[in-house]
Amino acid sequence: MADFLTKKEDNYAQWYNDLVVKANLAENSAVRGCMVIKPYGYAIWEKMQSELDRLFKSTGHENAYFPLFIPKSFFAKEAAHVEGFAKECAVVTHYRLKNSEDGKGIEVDPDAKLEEELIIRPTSETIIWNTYKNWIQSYRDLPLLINQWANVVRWEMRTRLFLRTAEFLWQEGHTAHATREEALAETKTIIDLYAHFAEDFMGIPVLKGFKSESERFAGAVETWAIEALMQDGKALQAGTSHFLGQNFARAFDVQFTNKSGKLEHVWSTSWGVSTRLIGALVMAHSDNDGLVLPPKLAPIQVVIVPIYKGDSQLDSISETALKIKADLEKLGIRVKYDNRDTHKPGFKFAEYELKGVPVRLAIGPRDIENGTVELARRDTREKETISIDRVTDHVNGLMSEIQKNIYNKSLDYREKNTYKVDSWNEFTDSIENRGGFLLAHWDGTAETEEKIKNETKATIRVIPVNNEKETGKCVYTGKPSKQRVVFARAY
RNA sequence: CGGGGUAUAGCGCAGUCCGGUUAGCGCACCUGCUUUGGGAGCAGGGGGUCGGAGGUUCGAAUCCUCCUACCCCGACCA
Repeated sequence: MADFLTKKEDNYAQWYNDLVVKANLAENSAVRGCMVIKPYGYAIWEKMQSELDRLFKSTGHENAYFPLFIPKSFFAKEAAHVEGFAKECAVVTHYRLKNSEDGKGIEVDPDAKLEEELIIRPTSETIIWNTYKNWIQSYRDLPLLINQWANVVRWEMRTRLFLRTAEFLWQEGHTAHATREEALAETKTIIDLYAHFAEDFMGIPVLKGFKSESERFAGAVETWAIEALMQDGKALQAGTSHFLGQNFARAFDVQFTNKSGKLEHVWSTSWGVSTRLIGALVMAHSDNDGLVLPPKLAPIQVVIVPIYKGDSQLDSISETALKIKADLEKLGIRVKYDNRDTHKPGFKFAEYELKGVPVRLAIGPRDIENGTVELARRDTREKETISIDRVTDHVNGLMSEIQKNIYNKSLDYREKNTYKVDSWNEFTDSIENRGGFLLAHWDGTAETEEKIKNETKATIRVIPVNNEKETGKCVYTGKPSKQRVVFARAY
């Protein structure tokens, strides 16, 4: 496990400075709680985006884009929704600046006050449902399956790089359906899609289940979530899919004529994942030498580093390296040949390890002579020398092997850090001393959940579905319980 | 918004208590030579309105007042 995640003195800022800056991931801007995502970090996000986008499209969704600004009045229409977001909204009140009277600097022009304030979207349900009202008339217009890639702003009291920034990038899906069943099925389709993405692309095993009422999305009837366990024993909500019932349809009066000619409110869902996933990727797999990226999301999957003295050596090494690069690229593998003469090989080795590049090939005069290359894996830190004619096949096989190994390592960690606890002593001891997921019985009441949260900072991450039903006694109150739920401290 | 802390070069810091030459150090950066199979060595060099605004003083990074930003702990949260 990476020291930077656990050492007290190595707080998040330290982690950010030592790893993220060097790894070229991000840099804080002066804007409160916002982040600049540097090119390498953004390249990881772009890989996530393109894979998710492909998955959305394969399940019948289309992309669209809605405005950043939401009139304040839209917000007031759904009571639970405004309750959930009112405290964290950025509000636009004016549209113009002017030079100050005293000639020093610039000020907001009081004459340019907006009649109605605009809210910078913290999520787009309201403006989208206001738009859907005009798009949906008949059952023939349904289902409406739309996704948007956008930025949103939530004025959080406390921010944390990648995991909770004031502005973040995400995708938000908003769908409309003719029936309750269809909307429920959509919610499930998406949470399954997210779980598949987390596990098969990010290499992070996730628990899938419902949120308890108090953890539910503002305005949702039911919230599905996937929860991942980070290397420091804390849980991270990695994605959510909400069944909204007819709440937004009623609030925005979105009705359609069904086959028998009757007016009905539509059923809806919304779902999203954000740049938080970059944080999840970093915190789930990194070690003391930096990032460890799963091949499927690594912007660079293979880096080739030449080791040489003088131009003539470089020329012959380059010839071999470029041949290998071309062969690998034919297989769809993303390869970088780093022939910069401004840095020494050792420097490059360390740099690409920090960046989490899954496979490194080093080629020197010795290799040219022997017809070999040195191959190093980022995930296991193993090095081996193999003959040049085997490189393409071997590396190709390694892509899936490393992908699998990273997932297995993560899964193994989660299993070792998931505990069944049956007494309050065990519960508090476990949460205090080792973290992880706690499977415990709960009496199903919000009061108990609240008390447990206040005493231990642990919350119910998910109420698992389709798991073995086992009756028992609430770990806190001793009242009867139908099944275990998952508790953890969370980010 | 409450409690605690910090602000000095791109990054990390010393100097502040006890005011006094030209504000230092490490990394990074630039130049030259030697190097190149695990973050190179030596020599030389550049870079600072000491977070901002007032004040005290012959003199302020240092003392006083106000402001701002950031970090940590809480409440909030993808």
